[in-house]
Amino acid sequence: MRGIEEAIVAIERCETLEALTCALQASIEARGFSHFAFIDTSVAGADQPTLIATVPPAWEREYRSGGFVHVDPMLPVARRTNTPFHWLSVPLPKRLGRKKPGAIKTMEAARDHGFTNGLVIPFHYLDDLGRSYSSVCTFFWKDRVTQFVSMFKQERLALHIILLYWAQKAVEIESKNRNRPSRFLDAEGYPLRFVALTDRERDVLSWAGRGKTVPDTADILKLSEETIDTHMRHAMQKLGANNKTHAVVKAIYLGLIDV
Amino acid sequence: MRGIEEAIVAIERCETLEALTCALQASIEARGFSHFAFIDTSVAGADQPTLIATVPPAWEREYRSGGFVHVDPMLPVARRTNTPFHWLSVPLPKRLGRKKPGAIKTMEAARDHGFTNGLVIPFHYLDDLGRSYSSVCTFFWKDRVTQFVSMFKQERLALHIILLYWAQKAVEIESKNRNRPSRFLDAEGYPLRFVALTDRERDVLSWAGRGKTVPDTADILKLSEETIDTHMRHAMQKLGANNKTHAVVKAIYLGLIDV
DNA sequence: CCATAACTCCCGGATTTCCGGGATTGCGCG
DNA sequence: CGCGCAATCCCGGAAATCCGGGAGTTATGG
Repeated sequence: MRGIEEAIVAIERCETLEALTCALQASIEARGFSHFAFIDTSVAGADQPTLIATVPPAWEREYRSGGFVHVDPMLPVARRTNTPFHWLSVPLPKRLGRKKPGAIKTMEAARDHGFTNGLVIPFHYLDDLGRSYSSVCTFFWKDRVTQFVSMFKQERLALHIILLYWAQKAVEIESKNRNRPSRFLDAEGYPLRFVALTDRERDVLSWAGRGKTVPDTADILKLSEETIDTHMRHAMQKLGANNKTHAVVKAIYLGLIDV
Repeated sequence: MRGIEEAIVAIERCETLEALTCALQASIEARGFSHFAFIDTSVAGADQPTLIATVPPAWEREYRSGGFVHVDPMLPVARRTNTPFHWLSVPLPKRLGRKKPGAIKTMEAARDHGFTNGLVIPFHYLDDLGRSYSSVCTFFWKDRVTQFVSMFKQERLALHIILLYWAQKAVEIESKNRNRPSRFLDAEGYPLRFVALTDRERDVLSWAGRGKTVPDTADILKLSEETIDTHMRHAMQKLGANNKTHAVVKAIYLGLIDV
């Protein structure tokens, strides 16, 4: 756990992404890692992810051009956890048929570049507009796996806390340059924060989330179909949703309904 | 930075929220704090905020019944920051008219209970659905302010990281209690455990969750509408879903897609 | 007591989904 | 080398949705 304070002070002094990259590289080399790769995974469908890395350019190029950001099995895990984990702890999907899932291709490609395991540190952050960021930083080490695991136990906390401050700084610098989208927008295009749905609107959305159609819900709630339709339209409007599915998804993510 | 490992190991051993509360209390007492208060601030309008605290019951009761969660000046700050801060660093609103702002009332009430300053640790984390939570944990210390500030500098990193693991564990315990996956049934009526979707099926579901129609998705993925339709139908079948909305919701709850 | 908002119900037409059938290609394992 | 499956594409009709209008009733708080 040595050198954390110094590393963080160094990070907070950085003004550019390049300086930041160097600072982190120095920190991780002191801990026996060879490379790192930072990916912003906030927008799951985005084609051009923010990727800051010191991995070999060939690997970075293949990762980008192969569209691995859409199938990398580590990213969904990182989007649902808050603490570090390593590659070997993530079960790969079963091979259904004869075709290789993208997740498996990704891991095989990584192995081809010499990376058999990685320490993944997820990071979640809100900016001053309430926009949600999720990022992941993977640390690579080319040595033996057993050695890796012992290193993981010793250093994951130190790396975790250093990375928290590093990622925050990276996002600050990045957001100064770029206007990034928010995951959920209202009808006017502003980030959705607090939406007040009425009791009935939540009822109707919940039943929709359980797979019920408007006629179904009308029957369940003993109301006319038109009423259900009206509630749904109001809810969609408030949530800035394009359709029923969108409205239900937004309501779930905003914690407005439970299904 | 002493004792972090031990604290985190203790936290990760906890099985209940009560045990978790005790573990955190022990950790902070070792650092000179007397109480803590954890508040989930994700849904600003919620009347019943999640509040886990070891503060005196009288203070907790007054905080709840007084509706302080709606006016507590620390909460908006916590929703926009990612690093620890303390009460004295937050400027209070000026008194405009005759009426005391709720923010001032909150702080006066805290003082009446003996709390003149607090170390506030904001943190943002995701649950197993990928939903974003903003929470705040305030640590109290009854000693002199000068001593408090020096403690703040020494211990904020340690407390920050301990809390992250604490929150992760809290989320895990919560979702285990809800026992979500078994609530979804497959087409034959058996509990859905694991559904294997293909890469394309997941793509199509994800875009549906982002509010895209079949024509939209066809355009995005450069495929024909019929193909999108076919993938969607296969996905609905595998998930035992009644319609698109149902399929997307199930896929989200099963952790199969990211929106 | 009046304004506001929630809740309820109605019409009609355009669009989208749902679902029953298909079909072809390409892949990789046994 | 065939089997099974992912992935692509096609048709047509019934059902549900989306969205533009409305309009009446009930509660509630200032």
